[in-house]
Amino acid sequence: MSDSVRVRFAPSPTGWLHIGGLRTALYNYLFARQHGGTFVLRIEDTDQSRYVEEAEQDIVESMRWVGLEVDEGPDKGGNVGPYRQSQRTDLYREHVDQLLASGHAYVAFDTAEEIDAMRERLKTPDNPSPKYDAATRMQMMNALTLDADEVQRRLDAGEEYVVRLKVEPGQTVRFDDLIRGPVAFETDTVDDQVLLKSDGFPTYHLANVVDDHAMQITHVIRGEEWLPSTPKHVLLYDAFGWPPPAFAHLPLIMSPTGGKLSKRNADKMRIPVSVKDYIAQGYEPEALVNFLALLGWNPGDERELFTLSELVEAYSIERTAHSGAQFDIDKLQWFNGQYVRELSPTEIAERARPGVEERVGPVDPAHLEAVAALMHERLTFAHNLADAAYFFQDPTTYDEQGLKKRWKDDSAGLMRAYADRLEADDTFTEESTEAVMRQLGEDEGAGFGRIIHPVRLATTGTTAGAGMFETLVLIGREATIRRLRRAADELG
RNA sequence: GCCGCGUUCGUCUAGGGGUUUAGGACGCCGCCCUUUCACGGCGGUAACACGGGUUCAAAUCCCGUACGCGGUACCA
Repeated sequence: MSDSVRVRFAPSPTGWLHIGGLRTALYNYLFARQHGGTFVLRIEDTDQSRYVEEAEQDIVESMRWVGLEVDEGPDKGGNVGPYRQSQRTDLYREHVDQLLASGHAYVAFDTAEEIDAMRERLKTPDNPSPKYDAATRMQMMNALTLDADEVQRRLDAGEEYVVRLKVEPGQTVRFDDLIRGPVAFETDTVDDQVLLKSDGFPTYHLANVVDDHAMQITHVIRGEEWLPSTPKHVLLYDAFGWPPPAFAHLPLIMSPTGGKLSKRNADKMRIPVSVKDYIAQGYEPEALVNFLALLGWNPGDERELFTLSELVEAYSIERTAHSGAQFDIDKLQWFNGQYVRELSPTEIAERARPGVEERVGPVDPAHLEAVAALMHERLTFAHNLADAAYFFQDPTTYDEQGLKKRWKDDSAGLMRAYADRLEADDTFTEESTEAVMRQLGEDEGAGFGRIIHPVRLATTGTTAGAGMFETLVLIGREATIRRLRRAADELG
């Protein structure tokens, strides 16, 4: 039991859950589920200055929206809680003391300004950002340079301090990344990372390691931006005498132009970055999950439509890509269309109603459903139904290109004639409306296209849409006749 | 600068020594279906970063270069 898989998604509540964060959560979830393991949510709220009140709830809601069910977490409980780091500060303090006692860490009194000054002073073209490390720490104010009495005196006086990891130079830290294979770092390139900040809160590195151990996490699956920090974490596990978990570093999601998918450049390309924006824009959660899963992973065969449970089945962390993937909104929308097509008319109507009613006022549910059924195949988003407002109200404008191409000198006359004949058609079915139109064409010696295209323009204002006669039936006899005559009058 | 990780069609990717005229998907283009537009079907366009090496044989292995990304905080 103790060796069963446990993974965690550990976001920082600093804003709306990012699309990249959701993908990290997804991969963790898939890994947990396919190993019959446990998926933990842990809130890493150790940065007081960046804390955003609503963020945690947004994380929970976003994950719920796509169906990533958490086994343990702040709103779920579990027996290794609490699941918010701000509620675990005593634990970190204890562990810091342990490291201090064992000589793996030391107290430092330097202020931010003093550290900046040191970096400024030691800066050379070859070394533009000197580290606080074995090479420089002996020039600073810390327990390694001050004598014990002085350190105690400062502590007693309540002077601010941080606790730093004492990184021994000249060593090589190695670990096997599940995705990338063996990775090695020289400790000479690792600085004496701050573990405990002067406000008493731990840094990410300390809290993360302590919690992953305390929560018995077996696999750390996270974004590639953490790869350079991993040697610090491995060093910490060593210092505590704990076996490190397995690590897997996921490739990053990048902007379509390369580079980071930041809020700013994503907005410019109309790519939502927050999960809440995907919800607001009417994306189907299944489509987002499917798209995200395939952005950096593939099953090895040519399938590409996967439900969440199919992904659990098919996923394998070894098949995860090694390089960053550019976000392709077109492909996401293609997925969305795929899933919208699987929706029932009732479901489409449900999703589209708010947008439709905002545009045309209250609509009859049965009518809306009939429209949904008819337009089904043509939708990328369920709410695209609102674009076909002509099912609910007379068109107010006519497509200009369409008029130019299809509206001829005889159109008005034909529209009036068709309207007149429809008056006499009591059944008004797909069959009858078509038969009437064909008869009209024969009698007037006009080609079918000469009539049907202007009719579409007159009744819908557009040149595109579902079958003409199905559309007419849904629009209704009275409205059809009214629209035909009005168009004839207005367009001449 | 330094450290790390990468590099196959425009994009997501398959392929990991001979099975490859390098496969699929999105996008784009064309045709079919349809007197509309989609959907669907069929077809087309388009890629192994570069240079060395290893080998009978390299997109595949090794080295270097270039380029990209990440990191280089008392942020995560």
